[in-house]
Amino acid sequence: MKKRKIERYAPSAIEAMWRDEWARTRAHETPDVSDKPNFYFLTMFPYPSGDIHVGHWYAFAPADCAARYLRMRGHNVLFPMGFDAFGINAENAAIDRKIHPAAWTEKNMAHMRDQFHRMGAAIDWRREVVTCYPEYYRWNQWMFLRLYEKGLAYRGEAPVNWCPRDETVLANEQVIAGRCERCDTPVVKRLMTQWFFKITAYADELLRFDGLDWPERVRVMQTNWIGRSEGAELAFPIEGRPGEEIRFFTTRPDTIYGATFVVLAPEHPLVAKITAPARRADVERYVERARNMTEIERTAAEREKTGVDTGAFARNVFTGERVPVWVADYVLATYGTGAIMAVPAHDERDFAFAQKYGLEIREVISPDGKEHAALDAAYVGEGVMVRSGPFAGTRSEEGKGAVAEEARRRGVGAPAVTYRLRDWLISRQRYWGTPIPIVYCDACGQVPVPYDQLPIVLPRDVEFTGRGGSPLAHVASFVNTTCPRCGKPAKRDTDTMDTFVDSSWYMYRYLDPKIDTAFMNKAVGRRWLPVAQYTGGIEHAILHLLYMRFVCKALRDLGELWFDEPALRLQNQGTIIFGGRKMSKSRGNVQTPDEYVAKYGADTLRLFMMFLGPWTEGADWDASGIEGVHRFLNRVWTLGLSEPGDGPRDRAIDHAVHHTVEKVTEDLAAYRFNTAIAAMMELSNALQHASGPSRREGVRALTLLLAPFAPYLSEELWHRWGQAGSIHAQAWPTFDPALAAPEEVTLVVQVDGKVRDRLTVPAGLSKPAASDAALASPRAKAALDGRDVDRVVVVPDRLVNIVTRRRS
RNA sequence: GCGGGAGUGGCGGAACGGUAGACGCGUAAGCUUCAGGAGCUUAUGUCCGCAAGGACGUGAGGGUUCAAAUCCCUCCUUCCGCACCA
Repeated sequence: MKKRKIERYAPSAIEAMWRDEWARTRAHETPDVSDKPNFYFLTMFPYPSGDIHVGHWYAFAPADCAARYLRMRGHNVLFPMGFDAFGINAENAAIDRKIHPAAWTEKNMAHMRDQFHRMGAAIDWRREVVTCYPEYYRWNQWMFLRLYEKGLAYRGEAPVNWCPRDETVLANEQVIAGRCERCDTPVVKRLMTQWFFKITAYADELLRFDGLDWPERVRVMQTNWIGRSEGAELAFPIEGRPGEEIRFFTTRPDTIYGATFVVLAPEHPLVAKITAPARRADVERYVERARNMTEIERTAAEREKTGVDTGAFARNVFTGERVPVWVADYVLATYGTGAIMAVPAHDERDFAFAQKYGLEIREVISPDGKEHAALDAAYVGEGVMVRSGPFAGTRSEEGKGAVAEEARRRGVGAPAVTYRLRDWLISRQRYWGTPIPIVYCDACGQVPVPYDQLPIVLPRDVEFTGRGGSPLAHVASFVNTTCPRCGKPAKRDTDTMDTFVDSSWYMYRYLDPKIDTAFMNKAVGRRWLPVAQYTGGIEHAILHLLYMRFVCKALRDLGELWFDEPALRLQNQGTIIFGGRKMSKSRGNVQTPDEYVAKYGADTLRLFMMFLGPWTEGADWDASGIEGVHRFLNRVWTLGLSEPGDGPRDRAIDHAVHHTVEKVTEDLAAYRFNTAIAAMMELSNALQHASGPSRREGVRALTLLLAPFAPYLSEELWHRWGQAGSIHAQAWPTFDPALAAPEEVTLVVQVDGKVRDRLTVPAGLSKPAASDAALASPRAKAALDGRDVDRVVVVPDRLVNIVTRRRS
């Protein structure tokens, strides 16, 4: 092969040049109508924290590669990007550094857009969505009002999660192990009046994932989060208080004859009403103490149970007995009705509580059908009902329904279903979010702001002190308004919406972010929706992905959408760990990609992010291997610019090329970027030792395969070869199955499962021929010495295993 | 505690029940270069052996099978989710 001085691979110059060229030719703009089928490829948009860090690259570079691949496969791919731009970090920056959240956010977005450009991401920026702009959040307000009209947005008092550090309430989903999702501060419960979205109305539908290609893991997590339980809701009357009753939910109505006491959560409204005067001081002290505990303290699993007797009694309507009513914080105010019937014989928690306080433990479910005097531990399994009046002798499985029906007949209960899922608390006592479009009027009460007065714009001049309450409450010009109904002075709601509201519908806004007559351009939406592929971090398995599904279904029922699920296919990438923790600005362990981009080029870093391992697994960040992929790109560069030389067609090389096309195609379709890159590396190694037409075609195919991974390098080579147009507009290479199959294979010869020889034989050798070849192997013969052949197992094109027995 | 992943060379990781360790990092030797860097070639699981070759080897132990990293059982470690949900 002729040696010729080849220009060095200089990524920075190449990448800058093509970046400009692609901008000039609007290469990344996607039309809504084309002769190709539309494909909406969505990836979760970032919070504008200031930098596209290595963790972001891990999410976006492979997603961009997948979107580019689908383009080459003949799809008209929409790959938009935007910013989830409201949120508490901007506000904290304002408090700490006296920068207005809007200015801080704008500065960060400008930098991050530039970083996206340098990455080479094929984003259609005409469609950018920024959630903190009034043009966007007015549609949050519109959606709120539509949900309000339907009864799906309501204001109510409930024990809510309060983060003392962020000084705001949090949704259940934002409390991780009793701590604030954002700042890790232990959360406390507070009774507050707040706005909720009625996600529980969709609990059953959210449990169905029909037609969705979503990871099992996410479906399981959402299913568990929703937590559907079947049982009965029953009520015991309160002694001496006609008309008052304690309602509770149970999954074990069959154990009702063992309900020897009742327990209320400390927050239960009946506690104050029914407590006997003599017990009042103790009960109040207990309730007060529970109120001041963090959720972590209250729910510590190993903690000894505590409680106090209210001195009041309820009547077990099945046994007819009076049973004491206790207050204990092991009963959760937020689940079921906030009260339980305690069946100590058949519930571990009730058992521990009854033992500690000397309450009666009465067996009513017997595993063997016999009555036992005392129990060492709660028996929670199924069995036969005993000491259960007319139900004695009934199997517990049947007893559940029978007792519930009997309760219905007597008017003291009914079969019921309860969910762990709570309604979505959307009020936040923060500034940097969407104002809630409600006005409070002394005369008219709670009044929705009319649609034609939207958006309610966030006032710019606000004092950021970081101290108590909603910042908007201190802005007189914002708070004071007139009632839309009666025109008298009134006050605005001063809370803002949870930012997960913003991200629950942004995929619709991308289609036409400028439209000002609707939240979405439906004509465009009909061409793209629902999303064909969604990618993003597994950390959003519950939060964002559940809200997004709920909002889709709610908008559907409002007549605004025509499909049941927002995204048909979901692919989660794993997490990039650095210093033992997820990489994020707020954790202060961010690694910047910029130095690697400067030193090796964006193509190298893109490839490296994808080469770290399986995308779904995440990785510990360690850049020490980046040289390897850089060397590979250097080799491709050299291959691309060197003369292939003369020579005959090389069947082995042709096979390698077609096999690699097949392998990379399969891997990309399944998001196996790491093995696709390994296959391309193998091909480049093989091509270096080839010449002639096989090499020429191989280099061309390799460069096309590489195009979605390394868009700059491949475009430059394409251009230098004098090819017309962009490589990214070319069709994905195809393979000939006949050539992709090998001509010769290595046949492993085993004797009793141990490898004794390797034979190179033509592919497709028949079983008898393979068997004969193996038996003729001198090494196999040597291993067979002194033994008889029992049988021969042949796996065509793979191996021959000669099974022996001792010569008799 | 419950549910779900995952344990493979010095490292990241490959392996339809059929050649364990592809590809890459690192390391070593050699070539090339004025030099720095880079590039190229070869070797590189462990042990025994001068070699040919052999034995062992996928967290531990058992099982199924002609054949197990892969399937089954028990256990250990680790990651993730849920965590007093009645």
